Amino acid sequence: MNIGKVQQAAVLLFARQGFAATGIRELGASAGINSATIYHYTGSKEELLVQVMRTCLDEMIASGSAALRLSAEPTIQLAALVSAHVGFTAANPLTARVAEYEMRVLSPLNREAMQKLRDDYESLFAQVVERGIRVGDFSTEDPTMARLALMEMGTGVAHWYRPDGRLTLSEVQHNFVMMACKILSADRSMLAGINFIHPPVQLASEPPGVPVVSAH
Amino acid sequence: MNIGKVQQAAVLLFARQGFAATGIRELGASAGINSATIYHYTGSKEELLVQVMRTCLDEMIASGSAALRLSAEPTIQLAALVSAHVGFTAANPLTARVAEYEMRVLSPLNREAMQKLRDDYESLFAQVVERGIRVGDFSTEDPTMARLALMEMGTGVAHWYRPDGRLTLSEVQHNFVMMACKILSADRSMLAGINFIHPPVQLASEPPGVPVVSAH
Amino acid sequence: MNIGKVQQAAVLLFARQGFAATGIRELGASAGINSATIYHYTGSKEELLVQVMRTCLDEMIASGSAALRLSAEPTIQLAALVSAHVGFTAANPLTARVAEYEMRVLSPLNREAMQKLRDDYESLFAQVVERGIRVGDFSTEDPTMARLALMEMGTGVAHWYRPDGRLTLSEVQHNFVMMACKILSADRSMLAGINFIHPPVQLASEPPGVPVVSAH
Amino acid sequence: MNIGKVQQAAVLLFARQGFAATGIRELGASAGINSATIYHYTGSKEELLVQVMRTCLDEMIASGSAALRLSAEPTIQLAALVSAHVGFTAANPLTARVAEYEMRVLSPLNREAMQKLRDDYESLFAQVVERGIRVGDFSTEDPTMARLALMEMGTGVAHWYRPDGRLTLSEVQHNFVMMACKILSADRSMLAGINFIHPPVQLASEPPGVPVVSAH
DNA sequence: AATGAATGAGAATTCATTCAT
DNA sequence: AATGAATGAATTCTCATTCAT
Repeated sequence: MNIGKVQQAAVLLFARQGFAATGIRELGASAGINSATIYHYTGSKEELLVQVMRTCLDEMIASGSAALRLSAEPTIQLAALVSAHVGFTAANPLTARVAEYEMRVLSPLNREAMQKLRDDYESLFAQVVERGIRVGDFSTEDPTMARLALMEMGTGVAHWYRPDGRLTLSEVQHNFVMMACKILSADRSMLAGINFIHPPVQLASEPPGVPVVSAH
Repeated sequence: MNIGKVQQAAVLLFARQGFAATGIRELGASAGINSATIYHYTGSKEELLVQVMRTCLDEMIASGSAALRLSAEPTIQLAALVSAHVGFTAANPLTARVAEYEMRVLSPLNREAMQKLRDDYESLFAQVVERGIRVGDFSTEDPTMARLALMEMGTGVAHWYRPDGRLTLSEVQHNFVMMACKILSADRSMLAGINFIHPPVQLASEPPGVPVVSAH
Repeated sequence: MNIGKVQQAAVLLFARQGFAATGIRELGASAGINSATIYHYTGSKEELLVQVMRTCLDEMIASGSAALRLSAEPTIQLAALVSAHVGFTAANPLTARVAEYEMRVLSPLNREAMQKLRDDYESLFAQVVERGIRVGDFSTEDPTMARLALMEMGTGVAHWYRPDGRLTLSEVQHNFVMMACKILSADRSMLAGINFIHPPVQLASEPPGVPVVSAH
Repeated sequence: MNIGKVQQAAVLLFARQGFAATGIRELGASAGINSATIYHYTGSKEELLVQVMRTCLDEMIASGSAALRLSAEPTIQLAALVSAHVGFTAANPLTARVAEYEMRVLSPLNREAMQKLRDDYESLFAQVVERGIRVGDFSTEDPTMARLALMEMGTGVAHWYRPDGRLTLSEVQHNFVMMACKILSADRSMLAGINFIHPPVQLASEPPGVPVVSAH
């Protein structure tokens, strides 16, 4: 028995029903262990959630930062960042959703810490957009809105992407990069020949198999 | 005492903490009445949520359908629909968020009914995108993804729009319409002189004043 | 609207589900009035029960006492008393059952008063049995047990007697008188030509129509 | 901690106040445990009642059936059955009372099942009476009424029998058998030398000590 | 490492009752 | 006379958590 199994069960149920609506007994049952045993792996239900969220956000920041280091060109950075974001979200749809939706149930201290991580992650997008505009590679009526739209759009992938769906992950990533470029009026030809797509990490907390709700 | 007050309290708390994490006592206290009195206005906590969601989705469908009736031109329809979507979301951020997030806590029967309404609403976007592509007004690598991105983007407005913020609602709506056109490579000049922006309805369930979380 | 209707509704529901399991709203609905209106007729749910019980026990004592006054002969007294008991129980099965079963839910003061009435009623049987034995008309191994058996037996009529059943009330009364005589080894020939059967009173609290449970 | 203790507390309180008037907290307090712990032993308040009733009725059927197997003589069967009935009722007055009184609070499914058991038990009496009459050993004006009177009478023992009372259990059983024979005009001499009295089973659910209400 | 038993706190909901209309 | 609105107290049951084994 390892903590990954418990985390997977937790993520599955938290994504499906929400943290508050998921009982610790239900969680144990889903992981195949007694509910009391969960307390050998974690201090409390909230701490279990925090661990999952922290790992998720840490990885998002790491892969996002890595994307930015690929090049100094804003357009290539944008492509790599959007691609990493979409890739991660598609590879870890349930964990990503839980990390987004369940922020609100945390106690103030934990929420503050997690929100800080998310803000750090979002600032990666803000940096790229801002520099791209500054150097004249991007153009938009409102940089803030463009950034928010970009992120929201990519996050939405968690709601519908299926590994066995109509499109491969690479195709999805590619399309999103194209849309991002359109929104920011970036010159897509700059991406020719550049491999900005990197395979996403699969978190230990991400349950295998089909997601929570039916596809669109 | 009227049900609007209860609904506003419910939406505020459901948006802030989630349905499952909100107690009926807390709800009563927030509405200024005894928790037992809530049961004069509604049959159960879930029914209260369903009423709010149904009103919200009904209005979304109504205003979306009205937008489509404004013109036969796909580009104008797109603009009107996106504008209505963003407007409604900005005018009713908490109610809209609750209607989206809390679908999962519903019992099967209610969830089915609410999901049907949401699907109806989403199909409005699908119709416009599909027809715009068919007649050659829009161009995209993947219509489905484009539609999902469009919607997700607009819904995100609920997370950050403030009536007293940097931008007026009209500006926000305008910018989103522009981004939508970019994503679909629609000819924005077709919108010149067309007033596709209509003032959104304010639902009785939408609590007045500032939203749940701090701005980005 | 009169109190009889409320009492009938109360007796019907109390007999069917018990006093504690019957709500005041349910009671109002069954009587066709608002639950608050019940408080125009009675001070509380318990008081409503007490009124019904008191009327019932008063009438039992009255008809039992009248039976004893019919004759000075123990055997005739026994016949009249058993006949009155069975007759009353058959005519008011639900009220009689409520008066018996629901004694325990009363608050101490009311219970004491009602128990006193029931004791008074039971003492009528004790008197007859004791005198019959003293003067040599009755014979039994244990007078107390015989008396208890007599009463219990007759009370059981409430469980199965139906006005439209196989036997007329007179026949039932007659048969019970015969069984009583057998138990006490009384000389049944003494009853020849004596009309010891009197028509029972129908209480206002007794609901019309068929009783609570199906017949045996 | 064992379930017997909980059952005893339940039977005591159910008999004293009724099922509906007994709270789960009160029940826990009476058993010396937290109310939540009760749900370790049983699924619900009703299930607790059902378990008690089923055990009681099963044992009644078992001991009644055993009584009938003692002999082929209707008179001896009657004596054994009445003796078993009275013995069981005297040994388990509270459980027997609860099994009888609280049938009505059960949900339809459970009530049906329990009523079936009671009907099975009552049919034992019907069989004996009917056969006794058919072979000419018994005589009565109405077999059905005689049977009902017999049972009702014996059940009444629960209301007054005390182990430390004026009469031993054997004496009570003997007297009831005599009364039963009188009612059915059975030849009591057939019982001479036959030991039709067997010691009753004491159920785990029967609380020790003095019963609910004061003696007559 | 794992669990069954146990519990105090809290959940949603219903209760009998009051009162202004 | 009758009622809809309102409520404090109580209901059954579930909760996350602890602990001895």
